Amino acid sequence: MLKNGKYHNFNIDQFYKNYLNGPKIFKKRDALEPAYIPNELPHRDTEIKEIASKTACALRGDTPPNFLCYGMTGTGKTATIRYISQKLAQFTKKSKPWWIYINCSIVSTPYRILAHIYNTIVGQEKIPPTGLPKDVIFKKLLGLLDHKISNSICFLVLDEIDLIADKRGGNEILYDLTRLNENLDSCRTCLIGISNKLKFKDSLDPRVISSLGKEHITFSTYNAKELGDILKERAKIAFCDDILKEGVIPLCAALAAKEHGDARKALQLLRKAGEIAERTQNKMITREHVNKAQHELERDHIIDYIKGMPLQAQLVLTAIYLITIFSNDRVIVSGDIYEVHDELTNKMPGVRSLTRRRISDYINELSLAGIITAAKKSLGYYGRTKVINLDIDKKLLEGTLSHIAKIKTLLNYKPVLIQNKKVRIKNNVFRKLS
DNA sequence: TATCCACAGGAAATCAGGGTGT
DNA sequence: ACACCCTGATTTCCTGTGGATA
Repeated sequence: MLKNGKYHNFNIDQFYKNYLNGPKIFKKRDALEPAYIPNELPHRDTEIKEIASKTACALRGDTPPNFLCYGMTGTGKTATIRYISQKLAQFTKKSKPWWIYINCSIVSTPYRILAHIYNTIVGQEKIPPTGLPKDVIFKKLLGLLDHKISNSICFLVLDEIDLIADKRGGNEILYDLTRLNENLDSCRTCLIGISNKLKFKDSLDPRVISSLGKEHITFSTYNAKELGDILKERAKIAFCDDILKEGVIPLCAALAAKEHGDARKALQLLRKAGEIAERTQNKMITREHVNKAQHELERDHIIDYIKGMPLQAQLVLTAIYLITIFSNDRVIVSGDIYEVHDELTNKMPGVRSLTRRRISDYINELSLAGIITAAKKSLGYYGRTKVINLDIDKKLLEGTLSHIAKIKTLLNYKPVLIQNKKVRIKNNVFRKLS
């Protein structure tokens, strides 16, 4: 920007100076991150005890049973397992057990799970991300386990295990993993599955259930008081002294308790509130900051989600957006979305149009993400469809979409579907619906 | 009351892209 | 170059269905 004949850039020196001289909020910000493992896990005693008793035999060189951990998000499943693994290592005299964590939302296919385990043990990317037959890798893995982890135990922790269970070949890989020990000589393995869906067992092969699902631990949700205790502990580590105003922690706890007692959410709120206070140069964190944090977290989550969607999904959402703004709140049905999406793809070289079936899946995904609501509705003689409503702020959506280069140019496009004044059969239906 | 619309949504097949070892 | 591997996205094929209409 040009001002008084001079360029005025952002003054980074001044900014850093102000930051350093400003009030200090955080002592150790990491303590509020999900990855942080505290020395104590408040209110997880029963769960810790159960897992400890299942895994204790590893100290004597025996093989612990495979088991599952259930519980909503933010109930401390992963943290507890990591906590146990640390404690177990402390008490192991000789060869310490191996712990291999696999997050199935990232390592999401059978092949990659095997490759991930192998690569983690050797400590380098020996197995390429694709290309080899699975059984070849399986044999290599068996050899490696016996060779490298002889006379010790390898815990395989499958986080979000439900995500692979219903995939192609998902049950096979789980079955193979549960029976690793039968093919090993000197190494022992123990499989631990973590899931936040209780009914995920339904999609498991009975053979897998018999060896993995017989034993399970259910993590109860935290209530507001328990969340408060967790937050207090972490706040002591994370923040400087006396910067929390009265009522900040109870508010965070109460807000998170509403969301099925999600501790992760509670910690996020507290961290974000701290960041807002810091950003606005406040000396203390107030309840006001927490409320703002709540708002910002929601926004951030939606924005990130939309930006992270595949282009086709973004186009489906754009179609919904365009119909919404150009049509005076006309009822939106799935057929419309399909047609407008088709129009949009025709305007974009290199992007193919999709079938109704595929669009239907995208609509479901958007609905699941809470961006739209989709209600099944029968129109009698005029068929059955889904009535779709945008569930987030139009301005927010517009802002987010306009940051996506390929979509930006489409935001002023008025769909033919709407321009078309021709009376279609559907128009009767719309009268009926509205 | 049988019909028929406009889809829903499951299962399996297909395609393209990024790989492998020989 | 060739045959074959794994994956994710999508298509193809399909059966199912609530309720206004004829």
